[in-house]
Amino acid sequence: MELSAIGTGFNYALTCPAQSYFPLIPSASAPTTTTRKRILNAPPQLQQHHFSKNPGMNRNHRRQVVKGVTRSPTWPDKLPFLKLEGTLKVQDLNVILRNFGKQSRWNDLSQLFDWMQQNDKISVASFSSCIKFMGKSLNPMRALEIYSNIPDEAIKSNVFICNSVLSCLVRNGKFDISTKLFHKMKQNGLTPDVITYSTLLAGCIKVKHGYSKALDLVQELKYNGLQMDSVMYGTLLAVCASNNQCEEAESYFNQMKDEGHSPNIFHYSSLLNAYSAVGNYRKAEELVQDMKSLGLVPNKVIRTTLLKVYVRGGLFEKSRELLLELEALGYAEDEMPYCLLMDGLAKAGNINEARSIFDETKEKVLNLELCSSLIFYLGKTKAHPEAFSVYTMLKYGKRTMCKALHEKILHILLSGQLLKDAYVVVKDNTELISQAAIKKFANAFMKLGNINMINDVMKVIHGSGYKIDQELFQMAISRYIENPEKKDLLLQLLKWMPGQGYAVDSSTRNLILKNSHLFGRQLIAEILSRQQMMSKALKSH
DNA sequence: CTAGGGTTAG
Repeated sequence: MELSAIGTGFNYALTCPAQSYFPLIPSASAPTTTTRKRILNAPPQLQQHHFSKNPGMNRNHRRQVVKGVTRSPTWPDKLPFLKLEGTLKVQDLNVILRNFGKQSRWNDLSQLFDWMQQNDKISVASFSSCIKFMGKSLNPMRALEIYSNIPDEAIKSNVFICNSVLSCLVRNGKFDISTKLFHKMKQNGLTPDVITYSTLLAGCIKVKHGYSKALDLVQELKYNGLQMDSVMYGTLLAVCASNNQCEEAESYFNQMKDEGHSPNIFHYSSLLNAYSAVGNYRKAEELVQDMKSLGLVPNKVIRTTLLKVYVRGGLFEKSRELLLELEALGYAEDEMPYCLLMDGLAKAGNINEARSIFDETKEKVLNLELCSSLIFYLGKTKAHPEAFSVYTMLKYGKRTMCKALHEKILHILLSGQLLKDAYVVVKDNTELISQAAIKKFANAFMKLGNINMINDVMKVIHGSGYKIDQELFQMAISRYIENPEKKDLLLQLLKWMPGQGYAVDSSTRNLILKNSHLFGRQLIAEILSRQQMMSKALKSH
């Protein structure tokens, strides 16, 4: 997405009518630029009443019509009628617009908005609502387009509209674009308010160097004579927590209280989260106490975060106690707390304890999500056989497994060098496993797998459509040369190759010839010449 | 009428 596109829209929109993607009434002509300018330039109170040509239309009746249009499956049919009758005011249409948005009816919303634009039934609120919902429907491009097609500079600098555009960008991970647009908006006359800054601040949570960017915004806000509010503090705390600014989080928390804002559960949660990064359990406990004393009840997130603090701090006794508490409260229905604890234990080198957590967990909750997660954690904690046992448990439980799980377990088995199990997984799921994973498996198997199964592996991976490369053949053949008692297997492999279109390359052939006394010179020579003939025959075609 | 936030976890 290019910011320059936004710039061109400023001028473009002055000469071209706004585009409509779903023209509802082909005959309806787009409003002239001058009409639209007049309307959009009108002071807010005028905009509200501009269209009420039938001011006598009773409020209840309008409310009914709004309901009817919202509910009607063929609602666009009613629009021409509504226009002629002047039944609905702009604010009524805005209500419908918001209803569509609330119900995630993005197409309906888009159609209605286009119609409103074409029929001059539009206000600042229509724009800000519409843009907001474009952000929710993950369509920031469309929002930007709507914004850039606004013909009037004054409307374009309206703080509600600007805030909704910026929010839409931030929400969709376009922080950089939102920052650039913000500067442009200011140049074009926007006077930002607390909400503008708060919106941008939220973008700092998931962004690189978010903390320093957040500080810049806060500084600018203060320079403009604005004051931080409770929402902004909450966002700022979240920024601190996600940027490991523990002390700063603490100081903002106190500052916020000093300024008379009382923290809610989210403020506490963010600060606690900041503590968890450093495993400062004393402060964390103190904070939870403080929270309780204000009458706030620690919820699932608070308790789980506290668990994280204990785990990070290596306090496994306390962790286990808290886990029991979480269970008792019904806060442990997902695998997260177990995984947290297992993970911490494993990192601390306490694998046995981690395994016992796993065993307990297995007894309590057994769902796909959990198993998948457990497999992941067990793999990570080098408990590869346990990971595989969860996998087989799932498989024989006749559960529908997600495709990715097979490949996931394959990687785990490979890193645990459980090659025989890996072979079974590949064999049973060839079509679900990527070429890259097959290659990784094949290489590992040729290097260290059971020599008696090398040929079977070759056949299986070939059968899966994988093109076996020379490196792999060389690895296999080297294994056989190191183990001359397996000469039958070598001969079998060499005989199998030409039938599938494979032939050894010259370096491998030399390797075999050099060691041919181990396998029978005559036989080897015959097989190799057959391979060469095949290979030549293939090339000549 | 309309615009802003947030917590755990790969």
